[in-house]
Amino acid sequence: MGLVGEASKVFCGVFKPDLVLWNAMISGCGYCGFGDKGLLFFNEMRHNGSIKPDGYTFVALISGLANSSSLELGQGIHGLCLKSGFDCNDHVGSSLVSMYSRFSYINLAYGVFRSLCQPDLVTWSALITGFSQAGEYDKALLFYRNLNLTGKRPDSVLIASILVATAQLSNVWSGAQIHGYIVRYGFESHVMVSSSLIDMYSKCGFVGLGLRVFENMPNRNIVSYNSIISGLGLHGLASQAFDMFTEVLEKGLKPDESTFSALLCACCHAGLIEDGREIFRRMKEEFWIQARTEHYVHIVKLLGMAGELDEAYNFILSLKQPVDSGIWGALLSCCDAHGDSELAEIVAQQLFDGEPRKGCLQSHAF
DNA sequence: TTAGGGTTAG
Repeated sequence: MGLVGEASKVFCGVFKPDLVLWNAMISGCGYCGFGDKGLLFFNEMRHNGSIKPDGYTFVALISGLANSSSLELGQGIHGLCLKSGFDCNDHVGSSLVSMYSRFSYINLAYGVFRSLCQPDLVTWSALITGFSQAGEYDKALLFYRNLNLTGKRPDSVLIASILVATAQLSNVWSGAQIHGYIVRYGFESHVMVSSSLIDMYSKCGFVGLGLRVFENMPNRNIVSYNSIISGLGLHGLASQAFDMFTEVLEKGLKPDESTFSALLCACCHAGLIEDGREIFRRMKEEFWIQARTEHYVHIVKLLGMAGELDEAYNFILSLKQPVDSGIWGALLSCCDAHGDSELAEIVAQQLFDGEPRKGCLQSHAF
């Protein structure tokens, strides 16, 4: 239930916790996003007595490591797995594959994968998703085909994940083949699968097909709505995107950060400055959602692309927080588009004062 | 009684 503080109070009241209790505690920490706390419990367990960690313990530790953890820490835990002989365990293996993927060390992930005698569907998924997250979409598709050759049947989690790769490649041919598989094996009723399918069709330029998938869904959640709103917006169909937003509210669903990102993006593509301002205001005041970098980027682009460069500049200066370089980058693109080299110089200076994002400046001509 | 992979935000 996310009450890790309460859980640890109960745990600390137990006289001699057994291995299962230690594992439950460590896993609970990771589940709630406190992987570092889990590590403290793990160290306590090792120094406290005679209890030895097992596969559950390592899975809990590894899956609890956040993106922000260091690779060295992950490798240290991997080393302990090897020493304890749990590296061949399927669950431990797939969490290691996934961990290295999250750190963007896909070669290390592949190394672990190859060391396993009989990788199961989940381990294959971890690897395929890893390639996709590393931007190696072709490899993700290649390994997806290899998996199919082994006779294993992709499940809903893997399908949702592989559709991301086909979407990024704009490979509607593969996407449609996977759609066929979805229909044959009855995965259409899975919200996650259909939401991913909508996104794939939209990103491949077929928002009409995405809409058809959306309309045929028996159940929809906020992610499904976000997918279709974003797809409509990308194709310049802002008014339909806003109609969908109305439907979200009528259905009693709770819009989230992504919903507003998608709506703001729709405004950008359609050049709707006033609607953009209004939805940005409602996001904060009516729905109590704090604006994030991507929201600011959209507002800056909205103003900037309409030629309101000074207003966009003042908008950024008015932010009462450290400004992400992506926001300055957005304004820089707009300066480029409007040939305002004077403001571009000032913006570039601001970028250098902060930490310019890698590759951000190379794409702009002064 | 404790475990692994996951969809939307261009």
